[in-house]
Amino acid sequence: MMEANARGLLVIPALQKARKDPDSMKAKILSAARKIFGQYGFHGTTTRMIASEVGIDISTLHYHWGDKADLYEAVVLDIHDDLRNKLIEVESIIHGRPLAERMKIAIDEMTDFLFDHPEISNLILFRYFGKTRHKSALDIHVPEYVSDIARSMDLCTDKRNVPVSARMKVLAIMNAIHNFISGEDFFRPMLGFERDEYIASVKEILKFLLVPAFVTEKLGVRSQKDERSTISQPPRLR
Amino acid sequence: MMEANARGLLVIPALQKARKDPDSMKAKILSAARKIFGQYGFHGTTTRMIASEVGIDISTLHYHWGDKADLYEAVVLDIHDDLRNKLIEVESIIHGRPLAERMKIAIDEMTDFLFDHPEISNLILFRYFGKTRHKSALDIHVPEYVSDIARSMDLCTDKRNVPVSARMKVLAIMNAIHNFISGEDFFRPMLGFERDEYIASVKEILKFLLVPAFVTEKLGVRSQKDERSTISQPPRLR
DNA sequence: ATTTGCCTCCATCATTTGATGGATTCCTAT
DNA sequence: ATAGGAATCCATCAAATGATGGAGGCAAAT
Repeated sequence: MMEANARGLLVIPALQKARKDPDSMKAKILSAARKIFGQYGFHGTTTRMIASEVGIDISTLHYHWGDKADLYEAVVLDIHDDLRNKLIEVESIIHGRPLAERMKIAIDEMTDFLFDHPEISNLILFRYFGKTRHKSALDIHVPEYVSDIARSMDLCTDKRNVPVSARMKVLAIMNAIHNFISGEDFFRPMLGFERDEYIASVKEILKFLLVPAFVTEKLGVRSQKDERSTISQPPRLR
Repeated sequence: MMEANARGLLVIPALQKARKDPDSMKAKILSAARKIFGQYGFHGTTTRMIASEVGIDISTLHYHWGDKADLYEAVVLDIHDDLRNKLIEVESIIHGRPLAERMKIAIDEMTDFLFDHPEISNLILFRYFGKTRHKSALDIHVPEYVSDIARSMDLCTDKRNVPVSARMKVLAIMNAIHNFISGEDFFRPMLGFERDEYIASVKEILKFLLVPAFVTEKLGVRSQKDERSTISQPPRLR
């Protein structure tokens, strides 16, 4: 069910077809699967839920996507593709601008994008924080695009060797965004916000929280007590 | 299965007993349930997995805790109790100190505590980001202790009326910590860290990221473009 | 020794769930 | 018109899963 293309990236043939024709049954099922898996996670989702969301029989689902785990892997691959494309787009927008501006634009762009596709945040967090009972052959190369972001944020002098501290910073930033997207159903009622107010507040809080750390670091404005602002070199880098 | 005590807090009789005698079968089951539910989530966990972890029959589990959803609610209540107690302890430690110091101590304390009890972070994130297919009568009062933290961090002038922006900041901070705890299995191999190195790095990154925002805000060091550092008043507060 | 109450396990159920075979329908090329 | 293939659904299965009844065991009280 899974192959590797010329660039060594994982490829699922059925996924290619679904992306080529968004009206195809494959694409409809994939879209429904993204939604339901994103809401309930792998074990919380039944193939019947997905089939019923599309309005088809489960056997049709299996016909197009194989078994449940295959479909789930296709979904994960699919959302990572979307995310990677968006990151590339954002990178091209912010390229060359000063750091604070770069961060603010990136936060606005990524927040809007993810609020439009909340299942991306949901599924990524599910993968980070939960275990599944089946072993997945899937190994999305998170480290790689985390390093890419670190480079584009100018967090590292040596472009080929992104320090661990920089990658951790990127993880923290990405997670902070995902949290507010994924947690909307929980946080928004708790805060008494309407949706658009919530989105605006998320952007503001993220900027409030994330920008100062990097900007003051760059300016060297930190207080004397904070001299250890970067982490000592990691024992090994892979 | 659930009652309310004199202070209006939810109470499960069986949970009281389990806490009173940590060697009891009730306590053993609760502990195993925390672990397994924390790893696999509600739907990813089977009662047989928990029973087998304890080394007992599933009927014994049901005898002590009722059905699966009851046990899950007891677990959620239990970890929230632990978390609340720790927060109270931390509050008493940092009381009266300057802001930056308060934050650093709180981050160190909470990080150590949660790395010792990762299922707390796991379960809290599961509740924030995932849906279950059963309706829960459980309504842990997250807003309340979020407001408590905001007060103890001195994020609000009016102690009775914690602004929404302050509560969002607290959410962002708490989530940032939980993320690195829950995501250890995913992030640590990716970064090539040993466990103790990872923990140390998490603390450093959290301080790097979180402290400057609040300290520079307090000092009024922010650049002119950032005058809107607080969010407009919420439409309604509950 | 017997009773009593608590605890545990074995055997068993009913339902849910992932999965498939095979019949049927629909479309297209000939 | 029809042969062939693709797509869909119905019926059904086997395994997993949540749940329970009842027998047995054990310790303390009588």
